[in-house]
Amino acid sequence: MNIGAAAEHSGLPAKTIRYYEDIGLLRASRATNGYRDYSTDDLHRLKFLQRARSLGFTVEECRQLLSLYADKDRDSADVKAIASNKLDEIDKKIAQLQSLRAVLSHLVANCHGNDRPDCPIIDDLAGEAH
Amino acid sequence: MNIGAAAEHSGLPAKTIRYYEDIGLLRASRATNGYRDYSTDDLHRLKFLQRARSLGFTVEECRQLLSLYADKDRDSADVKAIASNKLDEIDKKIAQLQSLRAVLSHLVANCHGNDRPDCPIIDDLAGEAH
DNA sequence: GCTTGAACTTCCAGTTACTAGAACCTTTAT
DNA sequence: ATAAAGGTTCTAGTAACTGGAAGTTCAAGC
Repeated sequence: MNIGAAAEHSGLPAKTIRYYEDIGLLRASRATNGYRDYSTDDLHRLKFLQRARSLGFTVEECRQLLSLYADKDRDSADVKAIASNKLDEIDKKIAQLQSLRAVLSHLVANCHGNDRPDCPIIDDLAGEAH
Repeated sequence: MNIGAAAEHSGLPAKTIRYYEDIGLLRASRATNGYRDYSTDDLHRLKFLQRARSLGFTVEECRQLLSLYADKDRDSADVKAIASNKLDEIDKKIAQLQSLRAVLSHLVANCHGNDRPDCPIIDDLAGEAH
């Protein structure tokens, strides 16, 4: 299967698939014409990558997950550790964004948003506490 | 004032200040020895940048905000527009992360995390719906 | 006056995960 | 035969820094 079809089936752009090959995430065999040729197993790996990435795992984490995926004797604890870590990171990120949101929404709510120059948002950025 | 002191007062690393100069966010005058020399106004701008960045504004947004900061005849509506936009982005990001979090925490909760190989996290990534 | 170390200078490379585009080759359809 | 579609490689650009190298300049101590 050519890269275009593999892209379609996996939901990853062809460019991205080539990139993943570049960084050694997976290698496809080549047909006689030099085109990449994807097997059913390759397709599974591509879909696996697509799902893992969309869940927020980094490419390096995907590399680990792929190798755990390939290892039929893995400990589920190893997988869980990676996922739990990611969960913690997501929680931290959410908390951070929520605190940003609170500050920013307070500022926005207090700005008249008219054609006059006085603006509590600018004042706050300038360090002029009200 | 030298860049080291400016860094200390603004809370921005010296490297970052030089970078901001590189991309034209602000320019400092030079002393006779070639060292950058920061005025009180420069310091205000640096602190302004530090606050705006920590609120999640991109460098390009900071550029706009800085120019509105400098413009005493600005319309507060222009500032509010940028901030409201950012608020929307933050909201979208939070929603996205929360939905990720839901999926991931479900997977983590269902994985035994022991020394056995069966793992619902891997199964899900592999597309094997339970 | 000399030396040492900190702080300054510039410039280049690396980070993350792609994405755009150029130049070229192969396949498929008309 | 030719044109469009899809494949190939390679380079460079994105965001916002950060690290490090190689080379001044300054301040302090002897």
